[in-house]
Amino acid sequence: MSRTTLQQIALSLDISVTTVSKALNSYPDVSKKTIERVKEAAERLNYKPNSFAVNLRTQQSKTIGLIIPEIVHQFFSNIVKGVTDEAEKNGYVVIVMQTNQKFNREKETVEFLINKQVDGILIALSDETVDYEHLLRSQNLDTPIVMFDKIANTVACSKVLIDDVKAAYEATEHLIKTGCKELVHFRGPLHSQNAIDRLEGYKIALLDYDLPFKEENVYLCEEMSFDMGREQARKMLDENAKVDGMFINTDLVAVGAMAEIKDRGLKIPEDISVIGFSNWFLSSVITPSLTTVAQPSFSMGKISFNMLLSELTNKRNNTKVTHETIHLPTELIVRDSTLPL
Amino acid sequence: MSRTTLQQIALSLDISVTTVSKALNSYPDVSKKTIERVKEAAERLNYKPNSFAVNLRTQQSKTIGLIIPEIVHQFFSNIVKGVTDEAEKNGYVVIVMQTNQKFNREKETVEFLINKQVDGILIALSDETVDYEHLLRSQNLDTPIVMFDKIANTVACSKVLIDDVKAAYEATEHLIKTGCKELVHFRGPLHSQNAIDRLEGYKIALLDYDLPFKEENVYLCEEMSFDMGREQARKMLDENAKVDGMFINTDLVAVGAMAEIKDRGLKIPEDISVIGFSNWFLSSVITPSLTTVAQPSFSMGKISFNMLLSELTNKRNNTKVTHETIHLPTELIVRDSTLPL
DNA sequence: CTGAAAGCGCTTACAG
DNA sequence: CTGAAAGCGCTTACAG
Repeated sequence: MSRTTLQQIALSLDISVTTVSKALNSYPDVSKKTIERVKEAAERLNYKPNSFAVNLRTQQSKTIGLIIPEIVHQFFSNIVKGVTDEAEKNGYVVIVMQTNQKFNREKETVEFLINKQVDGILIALSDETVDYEHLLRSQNLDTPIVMFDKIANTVACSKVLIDDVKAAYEATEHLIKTGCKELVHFRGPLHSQNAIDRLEGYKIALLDYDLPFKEENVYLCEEMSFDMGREQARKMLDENAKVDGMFINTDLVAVGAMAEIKDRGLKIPEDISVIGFSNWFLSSVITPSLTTVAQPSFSMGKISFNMLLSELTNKRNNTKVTHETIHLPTELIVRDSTLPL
Repeated sequence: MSRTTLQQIALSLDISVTTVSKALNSYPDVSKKTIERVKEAAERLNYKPNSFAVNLRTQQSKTIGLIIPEIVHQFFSNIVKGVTDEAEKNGYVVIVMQTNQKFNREKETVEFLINKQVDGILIALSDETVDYEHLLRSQNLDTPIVMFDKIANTVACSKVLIDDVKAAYEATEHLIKTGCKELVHFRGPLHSQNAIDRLEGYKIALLDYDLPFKEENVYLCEEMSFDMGREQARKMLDENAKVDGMFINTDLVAVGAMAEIKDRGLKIPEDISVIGFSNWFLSSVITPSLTTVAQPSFSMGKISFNMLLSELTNKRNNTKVTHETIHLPTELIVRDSTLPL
């Protein structure tokens, strides 16, 4: 069974391919009657446009690329879901690619998508990325970029993110208000803007509440893993016996830290309060359940797609393309790993 | 900046487009020297083939569709990772689509991918699917299908799965060997082949160990969720006070059931032993940690892609296409939710 | 309102 | 070894 072509419809109705094409696309200069006949025939013959030919002719693919660090991660898989849902509604296809947090893979991936002639790219940067040449190249080649979650401040493009400083501030403030005095922060990778901003929020909160900021109370987690959380908690517990509150970048790391704390026979939250970040499903079912910061993922995906779409539309209509930055709201979810207010 | 075309390379070297094309594809009837010159020029001009044109000409897209019930699920996101990793190595692009376990969406999705002219489709069926018309249609239109994990026995195609009967048997057997007498099974949806086979394994194990199979000890979970697990556990605890062992289809459901059991003041595993299925990360960090069945996901994705790829290759070479069914090994991971042997 | 013709960028059967 | 030509299936500027 081979596909029906415009040619075949034209033949069957004894009119030209041109007219068939115009009729199917409802051009105004085709008679109502012809449009009707053509559409009926197309239906009957189960005609589906050959997208390769359409792409080649129109020079657009109705395909976008989505680049994320890692799909096996609830936050990002939710992003994927938001993006693909929205894309589908608008007749777009999404190619999902992962960098595994490697800068080199990120460069290759962008290159690959450009070669595949996607109409635009949605990207959350890898934590290693400090050079943005590949993104500028994409923009120069007329493939617009929208960044979400893991962004670079210096690249001129639309961005969708949360207010990490504010979210971290609120988490730290909650620890302080529930009585914690010696606050530790487990920070994320050095180049991650999220990590930088969350550390900043932690600092500002300490300052506002007249608590000293101590460099040695900030622990670096190069990767967001259970093991890393456990390891740094081990180090922390060996070094500082006074810690009574922890604000930890990412729930997964927090869960690792909690395991170590519990293994040492310390009580959460009585001895040490813990707040995570992301509100993974995980955090609601571990013992004790984890107080954390919920961040929108599904809607971040949807909104990111729509920003890219409007940019593509404007480009096609030669309307001026402007860049926007949207901050989505976060929420502190209070559970059992922190003391009552 | 617009893209370099074959035309431009030809012009710059004063040879024909034909020769350029052949040279780039290393046809044997082009001189070494020409090949060299052409490749050098292509490199210099940063030539990238226009994939739309190539697709249109060669009638293949080097794109496959991947259909899964739900991406926000560790098992499936791992599958996606396995598939995309392997696809990329082979120059293929993957379009990921979700059915959200809806049969109608599954039909639409298959239709969509056929229209997009993917070379083949990888699919895990929705739990609602009982009619396979859409899959046969895809095969008739020359778009091969490979099924994984959630399959239909009656469709003739290659399949990649685990031996659910055996895996369930081993889990149930472990409960029996650790001393459980009154065994309950939480089964999955009625039409899910996985669920059917796991129930079967549970039954056979009971039989082999001379324990009675009781219809009322099988609880139906229409969906695999935390809430469903809690709800059915509630029902079970109200109805049957003697239960001392549970084999639960899917970790997530098991975690919900455990929450209910703990809320009732019962001890796991002292009062009731629990075994889940899937080995989510989650199971290793809850309290008590959950004994479960590990099933390969990443490698299932890789293998599924490779089976589809070889089918596509055979098709192109007019080699006979044969269907295979591959069973991947599972492993019982013993943790703290079951008694020692 | 309809249609002949050009062309998007490639590949390949064929001729020389 | 090289190249002229046809053609994949569509869209669109142009003529009538």
